[in-house]
Amino acid sequence: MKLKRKGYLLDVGYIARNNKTYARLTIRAKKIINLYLRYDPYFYVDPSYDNINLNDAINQIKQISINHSGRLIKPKKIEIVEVIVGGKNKKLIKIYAHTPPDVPILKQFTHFKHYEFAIPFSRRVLMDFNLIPMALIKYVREGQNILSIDKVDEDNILKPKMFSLDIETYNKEGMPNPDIDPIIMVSYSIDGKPHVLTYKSTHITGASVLNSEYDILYKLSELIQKEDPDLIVGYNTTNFDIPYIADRVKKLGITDFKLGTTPQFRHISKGQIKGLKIPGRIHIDLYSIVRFFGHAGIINTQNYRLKEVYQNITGKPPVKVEQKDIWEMWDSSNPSELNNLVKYSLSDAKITYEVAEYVIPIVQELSQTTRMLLFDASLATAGQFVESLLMYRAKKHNMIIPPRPKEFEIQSRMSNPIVGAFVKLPEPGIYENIVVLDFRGLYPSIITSYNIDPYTLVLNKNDKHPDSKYYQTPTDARFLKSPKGLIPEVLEELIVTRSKIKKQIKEMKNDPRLKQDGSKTHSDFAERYKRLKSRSQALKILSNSFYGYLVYARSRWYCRPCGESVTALGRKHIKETMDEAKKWGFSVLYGDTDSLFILRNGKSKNDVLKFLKYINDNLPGTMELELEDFYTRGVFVSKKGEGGKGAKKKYALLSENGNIKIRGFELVRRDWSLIARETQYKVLEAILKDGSKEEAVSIVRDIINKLKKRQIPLQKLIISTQLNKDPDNYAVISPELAAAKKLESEGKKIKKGMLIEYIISNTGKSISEKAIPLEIFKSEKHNYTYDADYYINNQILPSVLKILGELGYDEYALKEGGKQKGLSSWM
DNA sequence: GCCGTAGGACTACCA
DNA sequence: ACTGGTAGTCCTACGGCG
Repeated sequence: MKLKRKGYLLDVGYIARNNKTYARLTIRAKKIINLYLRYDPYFYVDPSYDNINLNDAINQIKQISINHSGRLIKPKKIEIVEVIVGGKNKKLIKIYAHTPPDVPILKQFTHFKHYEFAIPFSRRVLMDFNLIPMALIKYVREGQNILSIDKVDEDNILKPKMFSLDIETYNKEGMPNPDIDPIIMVSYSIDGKPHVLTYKSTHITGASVLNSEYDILYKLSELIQKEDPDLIVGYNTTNFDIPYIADRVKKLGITDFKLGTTPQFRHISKGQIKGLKIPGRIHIDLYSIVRFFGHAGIINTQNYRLKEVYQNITGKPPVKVEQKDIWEMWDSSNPSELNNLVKYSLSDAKITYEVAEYVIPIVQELSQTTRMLLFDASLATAGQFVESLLMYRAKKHNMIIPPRPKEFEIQSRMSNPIVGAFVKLPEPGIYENIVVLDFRGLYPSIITSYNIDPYTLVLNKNDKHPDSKYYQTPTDARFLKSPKGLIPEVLEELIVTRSKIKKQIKEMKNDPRLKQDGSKTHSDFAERYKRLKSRSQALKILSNSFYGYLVYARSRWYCRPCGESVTALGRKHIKETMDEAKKWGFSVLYGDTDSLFILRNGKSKNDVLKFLKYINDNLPGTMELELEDFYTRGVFVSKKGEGGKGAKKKYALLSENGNIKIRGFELVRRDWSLIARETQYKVLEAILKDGSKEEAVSIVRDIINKLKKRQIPLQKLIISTQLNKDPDNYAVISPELAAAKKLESEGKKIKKGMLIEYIISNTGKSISEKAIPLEIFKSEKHNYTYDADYYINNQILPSVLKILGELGYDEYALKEGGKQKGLSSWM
């Protein structure tokens, strides 16, 4: 009996039965169901690589029969296929296996050049059936759960139902320990409204009061099964909430507890990145995504705590709840304390949900464009996204996917880095009427405009192509103008799609339907707008990752001459533009990679626009120089030592609309204390906005005095630094490491990637000795005081001295209130 | 052994 | 576990001194 059905694709896996392989598609229909599809895994060999005749090779392969723990492993099917290998048409042998684990075994026994022997199963199935994660699939059912695919509707994408989850535990000391510390609250949200399950009486809206920890966990399992969400999301749920819940469930002997469709879950480890897979649903730990977004420049926070991230994304400060220790609030006889804790827990669930609402659509777009399962996408790196996209597009072109490099190859690539971008040395000083111009998407536009690709690269120096057929780069590499390479083709598509989307966003931006809510049509409109925004961000992440992928040592499409050409062309274009700006009568102040800062020198804004047009008329392909902004004033400082040479990558600008743009200064670095960063900001602001040197100086003097009088709150003295290695792997003991070790001796676990917060105290000789973790510093057991001299001499002064130095002040003048000397006459 | 400093280790930034 | 270019802090080894 044949039945036509449909559902959204959530997950892909496989089962092998009777020596046959079935792809398992987990699908969201009314319920979440598993369906099975016949599929034979395969790989390729190229006998011609070793000058072996195809038929001889086939005869050899046919003989293969390996006894592997009692089972005979043989090729299932052998065929000759015509494919493109390294840009050239070739005949290869395609070898099908009975089950996925047979592939590496068969590979081991075929002594030819191998291809595509280590492509993850789910990726392979997605590519071969042209499936799109979360898209609607129409399928035909042919008997018991076996199907064939009828159609994939790429415009019909599931808006997944999310269940956000967060727990609070009761622990008086150190980290929560599931052996002894109970879960006292479970908070969650399904539609943005937060709820909490607990077992102490409270009347706060959204709280359900049950009898025990057992009951709240039981209720949680029940709720999830009743609500049947597609996604379970949380913040750091992989490492904390879910394993903790599992431990408590076991301890309390709750039977039938499940978050997914079965009680088990699996820890996944992809190199550094760890994930947790809940069968039947998609578990997404927002923390991994947020870390990735931080790296990709989508969000910018001082740390990756949930509340900080929430504020950065939404612009809203999280609800302030008085924060005592959780156990204290729980134990308190004052009911308002417990209510505070409930509010805190509710707020966490709400915040988590909102972060998910922002973050998940972007990951969904990344997942769809790169044909990677949503769960995999939530744990992927930039390199994996680009790789997955290229693999899928290569397949579409009948190209063989290049293999991953071997370890020795990776090492050799890494030990041989390429020359990067050009950064102009600025002359320190305070300037007025600055214009910033930059190349829009410089590297992506170079790749597409010069058709840079491993297989358009002309390897043979004596190649007889006439000059007009290729682009010559400053590194003496040549790239064919046609045909278009895979990388430029895919990249250009991303760029073109994104610019169309940006246009639509612009048109929709001021539409009144975005402001009004309520009616269905309006919310559809808002929904569409939000999706376009997410798509744009996803495409931006992808486009910006292509250059990196070309020169990434583990890349399948690694191409050193390509990478070298991209950066060399970048340097060439920026330098030529700088020279041209000088010819037009502007002075070039600074420039980094793709930007140039010029001084108007009395010329009009219109002159700048004319210059811009002239440059753009002479740029190749899709390259484009853009006006970033006009600035009224800007500060460049000298770098430490080296006789007053300008510091690169450090500047502060005031735009004509009053916005301050600051790069590189200590105030943008999280490893400086807040007091130093605030002071530096105020000083820059005073100079840029008010042009007031006196104000700037008095700000500094004031802070120095307050530090001496110990009037600065501890919160502003915290220095937070990340440990990027495991504590044992360090060669030198830095203050943050020393602080971390002090934490360790108090029983805390120290792991790579942790952010260590510490205060410089008066106890000890070296700065490392003086570095006391915040937690320990605060505790009443000790009697620590902060080292005012350190904060004055090593935090405040270094951060403001270079700036005030441009006004003629020196250290003595600031500390003792002496007179300034050699005041420059810019005001 | 003490002192001052060059160079290395390290982090976080810019693009 | 996408790249290279850069500033800056703190540590440590080293050389000079005696």
